[in-house]
Amino acid sequence: MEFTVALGSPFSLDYTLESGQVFRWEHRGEWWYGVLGRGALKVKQEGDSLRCVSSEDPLDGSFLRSYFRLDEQLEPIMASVMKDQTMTAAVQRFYGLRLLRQDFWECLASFVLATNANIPRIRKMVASVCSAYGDPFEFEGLTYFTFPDAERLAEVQVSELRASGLGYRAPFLRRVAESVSRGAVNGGEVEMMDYDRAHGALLKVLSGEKLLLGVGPKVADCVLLYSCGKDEAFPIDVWIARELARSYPNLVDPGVLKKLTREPPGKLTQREYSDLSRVARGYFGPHAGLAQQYLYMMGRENG
DNA sequence: TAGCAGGAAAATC
DNA sequence: GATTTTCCTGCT
Repeated sequence: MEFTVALGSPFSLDYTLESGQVFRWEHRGEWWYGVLGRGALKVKQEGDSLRCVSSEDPLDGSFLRSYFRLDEQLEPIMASVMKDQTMTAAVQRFYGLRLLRQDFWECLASFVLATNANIPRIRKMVASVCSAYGDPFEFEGLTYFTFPDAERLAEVQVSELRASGLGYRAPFLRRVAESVSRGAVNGGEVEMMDYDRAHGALLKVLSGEKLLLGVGPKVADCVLLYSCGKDEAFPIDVWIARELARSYPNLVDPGVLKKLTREPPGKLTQREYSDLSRVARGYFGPHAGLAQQYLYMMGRENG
């Protein structure tokens, strides 16, 4: 089915899909190809509208407006995080970059795989899991795979997952799948909580209950920001840590600053992470997560 | 709490 | 072709 989506507010499809928040979109020729739910679609930005072609499924304009959060006005949000020259420049450089509203389970599973890996690697692992355990379907003559649901992955042998290139992440992914399929973790419930409770609950449910799994504060923040509507969540990865140390030394505790700027850079303890993340939330405000996304892009571009 | 292993692939030299 | 780095977490 073909349709167009009008853009009433700034939006850059390229920046949004290249900003490391999602791992399944592919840029081929003029189009971006993606799998959402049980269908596939291709999207192309033409000025202030999106041209879309999707498989039959309920992949329509209303679905995409929700996924790309197009009903939210970006200007006032961008203005709210432009507290200084650095962020003003970043917002102007990557104008139109938006946060997505992703599926909770897919987002959680993807970021569990993201530890100690670069983006091409993460994309490869996610694609590998989908082709091994997702359901295949055709779109424009090519085969695509759905993201396998938690119930499916919960019954897979860890050794089998390991064999598909996940390495030490395999047992983590399986435990997360078990927790989600058993209902111990529920995206809808997490969404209802305020940020602090949601973050705590995610960490507690996922690690405290001996369910182990590779979900620490950083992965939890990614999931809250990208799939639970917690716009103040401020994930701090190595890039963000570097950018904070470089452009926002006054926000960073002197000891932590020293640790981040030495060679090789030290890693944040859990306490240092939560302190720094809280300071960043306080500084950038209720949309700190968007500021984080622009900072990330700046960091990647500056090398 | 500081240090380190973990698995494999991409970047870099 | 070898070495370092990689959107990190959990264990000691």
